Amino acid sequence: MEKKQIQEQRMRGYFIEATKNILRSEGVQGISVRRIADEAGYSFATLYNYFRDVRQLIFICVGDFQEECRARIAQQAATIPPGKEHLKTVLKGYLEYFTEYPGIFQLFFIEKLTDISTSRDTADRIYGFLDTLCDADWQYLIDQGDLTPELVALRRQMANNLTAGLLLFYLHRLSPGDWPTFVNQAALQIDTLLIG
Amino acid sequence: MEKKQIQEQRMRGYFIEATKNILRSEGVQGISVRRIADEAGYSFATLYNYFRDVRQLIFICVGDFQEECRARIAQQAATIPPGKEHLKTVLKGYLEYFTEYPGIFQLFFIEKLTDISTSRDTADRIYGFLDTLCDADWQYLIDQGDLTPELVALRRQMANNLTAGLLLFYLHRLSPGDWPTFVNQAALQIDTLLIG
DNA sequence: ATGTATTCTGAACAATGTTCAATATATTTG
DNA sequence: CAAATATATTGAACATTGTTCAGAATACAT
Repeated sequence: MEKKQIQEQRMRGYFIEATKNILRSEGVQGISVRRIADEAGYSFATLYNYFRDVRQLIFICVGDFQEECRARIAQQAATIPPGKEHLKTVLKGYLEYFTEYPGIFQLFFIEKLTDISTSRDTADRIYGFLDTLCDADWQYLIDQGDLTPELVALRRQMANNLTAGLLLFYLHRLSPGDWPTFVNQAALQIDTLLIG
Repeated sequence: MEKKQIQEQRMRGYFIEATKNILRSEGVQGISVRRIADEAGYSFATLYNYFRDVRQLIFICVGDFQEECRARIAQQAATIPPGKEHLKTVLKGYLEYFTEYPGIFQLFFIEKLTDISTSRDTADRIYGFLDTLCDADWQYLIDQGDLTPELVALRRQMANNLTAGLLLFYLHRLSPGDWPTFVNQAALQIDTLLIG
């Protein structure tokens, strides 16, 4: 009976797509069960036949957005060999993605995680996401003998923290005030981290 | 008729104190108008005689917590002369304060700012807070000729971003998992930033 | 003490997420 | 093809949220 599975998956897809559209355009504050169902063309009660609750639905969107982000960055950095330049491209792509979709950044880092999932796994997956994107490059720097493992571990943490902070300040405080300045400052800070 | 003013201020104080207690112990998710009023010993409707809405109440708490944090750090760093060591103490005190009260960190950085205030001022005050605490030290480093103004501007931004990121990861992802490790890593990262 | 001003409060409203019994639709069976 | 059964969809209903407002309780003034 795989027909059932296909139909069910399609239904889930409608709700997921609706949710992602709202998140992309309006962020988390645009989300409500009735709104999602409206957008999907069903009653709000129908949603509960396909998802435990709205948190599960949002949780799925987090995964989808991560995949989207990962794919985009992979394409941007495809031609660059591993190492510092590749790493810079990844970080820049990461910053680009979330500044294009501030609502998704908010969903990832700002929203109370308990609203998405209480599991520790979820937090790890969200907060460890950037690190997984950079993993190969850091490893490469160790293998090349450019940097000691201890130094890489430190820089790695700093890169994660710095990036999160950059987005937090830019998207929430609008500091710096415009995109070119932001990119400029971000590049400077990342350079400082990688070279210094 | 200043008696009225005093009484009114006292009433406001009851609600503010109740709100602060909840924020300290349970964070933003513990907040509700009825809960605050209960804690203050009044009906929820009474709250609206003294505050425009709950956002104004929370906004006041933000200011109070900042003052509390500032005072504590000032005391910790009182005996240290301006410069890098003083700066480190301030940053450490800042990290300490928010790890002691994770709910306040959440209130400051995680909660949707629109839930507190829509004004740009508020965002500036929250996100610029750490920077004001460090202002004198950065200025000192320039005046001493230790670092160029441009270099200080860069490090300054990095310090803000790094600190926010550190707290974000520690409090949300529990990474690193324990307090001593966190302090250790934080110190290392700050040293790297200031020396390197 | 009586009348007026002020302060306090529960009822009520709209919006939220969620549940559930009933309705509508699909599927199977005779 | 019709009847019976299983499944899918739905709105009504509930609890909880922030907020408003008319009236009740209290304080103050005459």
